[in-house]
Amino acid sequence: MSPPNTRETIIDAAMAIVREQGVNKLTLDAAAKVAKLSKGGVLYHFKSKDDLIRAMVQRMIDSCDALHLEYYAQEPEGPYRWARTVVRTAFDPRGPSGDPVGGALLAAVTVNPDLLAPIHAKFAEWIERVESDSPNPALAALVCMAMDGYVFERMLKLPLCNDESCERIKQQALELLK
Amino acid sequence: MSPPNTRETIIDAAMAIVREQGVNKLTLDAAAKVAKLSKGGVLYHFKSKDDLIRAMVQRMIDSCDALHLEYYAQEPEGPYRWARTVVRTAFDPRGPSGDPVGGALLAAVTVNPDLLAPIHAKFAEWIERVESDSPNPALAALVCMAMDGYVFERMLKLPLCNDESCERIKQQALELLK
DNA sequence: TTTACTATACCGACCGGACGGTATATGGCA
DNA sequence: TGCCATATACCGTCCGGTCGGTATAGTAAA
Repeated sequence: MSPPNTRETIIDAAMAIVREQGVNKLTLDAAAKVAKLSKGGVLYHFKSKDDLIRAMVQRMIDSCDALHLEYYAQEPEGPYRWARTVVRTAFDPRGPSGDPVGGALLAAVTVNPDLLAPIHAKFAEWIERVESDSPNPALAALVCMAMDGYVFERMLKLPLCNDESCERIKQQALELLK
Repeated sequence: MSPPNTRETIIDAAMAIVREQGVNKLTLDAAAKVAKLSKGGVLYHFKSKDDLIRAMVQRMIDSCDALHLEYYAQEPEGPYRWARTVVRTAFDPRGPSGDPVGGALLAAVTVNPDLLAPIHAKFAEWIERVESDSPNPALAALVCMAMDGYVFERMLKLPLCNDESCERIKQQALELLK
């Protein structure tokens, strides 16, 4: 786990700050301190705060894409294969709801909504993909919407279900997609 | 629609700013300008920015509660009555996904996550209520989660379905709750 | 004259970003 | 091998602007 390049370390730090202290605590200084270097050092790797957040968003997208591929491969063929993949990705701790990622959305929307543009594009792509193999697109869309709700609730630390209850919801979602 | 008291006008202004310009543009000055008074005027009515956001959150809660009551009365008796109420509320333009409300969440979470406390409490209440009349709590929870996803996607201006597609999703949700 | 409300002026803190400088590593070249 | 040149990575400091909040003076109605 030795960080070969500092860039990733800084992104990690920024994510951690958003997650543990809230978006408003994400400053270049704070990120620098957590990543154990100076603000100047951070600005060497990212030419602006927007740039840093762009990188956070990109990492989130890449992470989701990777999980999608991984789960899609495991998922049996048939209708709703992509929708089921989305469900499994959403509940994966490495995914958008998990610790590492997730805060990127919050950071982007608060600092500069334009930074969401890559997400918008990806989202459209994912939606299209899900609908492409869903006999009932409305049902698939509803389930995917619920996955967004899950991410959302984690972001806001809303009192969502305990682990066991979440597992039941996940199973329920998969049940609907058979 | 004559504003009887200035407080409501200021809250309206704050909501509008979050919605139209983004959270980071919500400053006391900006809110004052939109509400057509001075910053001093705003601080007369709200002793701090946190106080203003608390009021925004409270309005959102009240609005949702009111809609819940309204739709619950209209909804036929039987299982999943509360879950169906949540669905109708979520899609109501006066509700959390609509123009007036919604941005309150964003404002709270970015400025000071503690301001979400009232939401947490309300949320727990709503969840409990939904589960109380749902034969399959996991299904009801899933659908409610999707409603949160809907709100979330609107907040982030994600490329969600067009009106007609959303209507189908709404009908799909109600279909599952029969 | 008190109350309710508004406007102006200002302070202090914070933050993003710019900049000059520094240490190390690498590489050509004589 | 010794010497200079350059690139990479990073530090510390400073500046300009913004924003929340305070203090205070003013005004209009009751």
